[in-house]
Amino acid sequence: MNNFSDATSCPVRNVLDRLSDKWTILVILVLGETGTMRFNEIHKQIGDISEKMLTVSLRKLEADGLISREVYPVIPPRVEYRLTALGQELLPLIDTISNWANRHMQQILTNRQQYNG
Amino acid sequence: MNNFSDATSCPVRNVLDRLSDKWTILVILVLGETGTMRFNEIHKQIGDISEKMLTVSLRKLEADGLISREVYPVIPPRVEYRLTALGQELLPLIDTISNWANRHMQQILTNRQQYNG
DNA sequence: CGGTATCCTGTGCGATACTG
DNA sequence: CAGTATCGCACAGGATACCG
Repeated sequence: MNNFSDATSCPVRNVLDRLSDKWTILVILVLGETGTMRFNEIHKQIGDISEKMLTVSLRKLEADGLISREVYPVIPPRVEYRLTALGQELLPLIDTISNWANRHMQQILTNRQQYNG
Repeated sequence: MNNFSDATSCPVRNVLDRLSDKWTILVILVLGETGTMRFNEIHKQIGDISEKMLTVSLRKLEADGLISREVYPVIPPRVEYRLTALGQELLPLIDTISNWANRHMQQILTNRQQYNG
């Protein structure tokens, strides 16, 4: 039996708190699909994320060791992001949830509408 | 290849937007571990969630059809929550992420510390 | 190209009080 | 017991401008 009540020591909460924002999981999915990507590729792929939030998301993922960030000292600058081994390990789990979402969205939307009248 | 760029039509975003708040996934996990639970049981199990946010989270999960809410017309009131079939189907996926979190938290915390100096 | 720096706003969330 | 109602605020996140 788990104990979720202490936010700082509970692993699940420690990790989920980090994944539970508007963009992080999406960034992992995109990087997982395409492999190595540059900043603006990710940006285009997600579409409505602001540059600021993409930067913030990437930096947090880098800090946690889920993605790597390689800077090529050329002009114009070239920066490549990719999943690390740790990130690769997380990817299939997120992918599974993504598939579940695809399978059940219609049902969930119907439920939601009915509930809200 | 997925297209994540339209928030309203993309299944992944539709579903993830709903799961990506501070408490929802935790509520699913707790209900998954213990089965049928009353309001205050969930509240105690999570500890630092406010009654307001627990109510909000439960209502959203109910709206999406992931949990059911059964009210017994007795005094004092008795309300039981449990995962629906749809919720049960999502549970193992979240469980897997929870396990991943348990396995890798220490590494992630170390990464984070090193990154932030 | 790949970002910062600033400013600003909506809202997620907590705290507290009250209720059938 | 299982909630609502209300208030207030920190902060996530958007918009815009600027930069090496």
